[in-house]
Amino acid sequence: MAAALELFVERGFHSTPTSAISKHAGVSAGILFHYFKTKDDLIYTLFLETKLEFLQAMNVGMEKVRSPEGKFRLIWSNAWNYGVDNLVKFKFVQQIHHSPLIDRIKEDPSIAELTTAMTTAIQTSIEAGILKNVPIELLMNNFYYLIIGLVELIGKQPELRRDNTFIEQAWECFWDCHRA
Amino acid sequence: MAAALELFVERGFHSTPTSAISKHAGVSAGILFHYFKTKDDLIYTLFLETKLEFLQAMNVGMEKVRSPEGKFRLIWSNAWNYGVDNLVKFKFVQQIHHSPLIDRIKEDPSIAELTTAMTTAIQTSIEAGILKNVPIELLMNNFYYLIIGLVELIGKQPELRRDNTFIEQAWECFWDCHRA
DNA sequence: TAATCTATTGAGTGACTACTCAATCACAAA
DNA sequence: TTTGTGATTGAGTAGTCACTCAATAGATTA
Repeated sequence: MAAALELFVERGFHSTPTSAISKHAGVSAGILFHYFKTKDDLIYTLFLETKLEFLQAMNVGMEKVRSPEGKFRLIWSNAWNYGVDNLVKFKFVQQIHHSPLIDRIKEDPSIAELTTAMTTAIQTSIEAGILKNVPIELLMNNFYYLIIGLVELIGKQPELRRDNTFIEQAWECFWDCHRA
Repeated sequence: MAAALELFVERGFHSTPTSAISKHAGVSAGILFHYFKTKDDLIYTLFLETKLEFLQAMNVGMEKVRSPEGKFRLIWSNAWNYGVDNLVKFKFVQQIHHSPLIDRIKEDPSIAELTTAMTTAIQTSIEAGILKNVPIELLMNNFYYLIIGLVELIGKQPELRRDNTFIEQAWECFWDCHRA
């Protein structure tokens, strides 16, 4: 799966033959179909696993933070840090996400569980007057896309990561977009 | 090219055989290669054309607006309106954008010309104290990704488009993210 | 040891695909 | 009418790919 991930990001999953995957992994061509019914099945599994890992990473350390703004900031930094640390996985998820494959993936229960947890957290922050009182889909959307954008920007210019003023400015933009 | 666009968005460009394109366009299989050297060439041309159209659409009516906030709001609404009106084209650009094909496309001169025009416009707004004094890449990035996100949200829930309060709220988030 | 199961191999196959090319067609200039 | 030029056709080709399967290796249990 690690071999597949690398090749998918480098060449795209449609231009990556299963033969290339097995060769890159140092195994035979046939064994791939012992573990995955089809190539699509491999892609699907890889996507789900990666996306779950990503969503879980966003919640690390949440119990240590009290203030809503603090929680919000932690999710924000967890998210982009994980993305930057795992650029290959991140790019893979994005690639799948913008391909016509996803439709059937969206409703997966394990994904749904994690996203609804976040939805309710945001909902309560709105009601507490901490976040803008706007439709939750809008807030979640801004939330999501600003982080995606930040990861892609830092991915292209890695030196920004060590630039504390830059990070603070990015946070300020993000927070201003959401706060009440 | 219209036929190709539709199929690419529906099935992805790697899963769309050239034979399907010509059939859908009601022409023979061979003629496609009379106008385009390869299938990649067709994709590339389609992408460039669409992206240029998109960038141009963002600047429509700019001469009629005076205030910087007004200009900003116009670009914003031009952008998402064009995206929503041309969802197929928009999805296609996004699909290409997140595939490993783009690298060679980025530096195309006609694209570069339009983006630098926008970069300087934003730069002057920063210096005039209208926009946040943060690195321009960050501002442009937020700009770009918030619009992408809005188009995808309205694309999924078209009824939002007629919802004036929703549009105002979206603008408020967008503006708060950028304003000084 | 024998028997049973799973893991692994890699040559082989049928289906599909990007692209070619010789032939025809449409049309306009001489 | 003749000649020339580009548009169009579609059957054909060489190559690629996902997937199969019979055979082997290895591990586990009785």
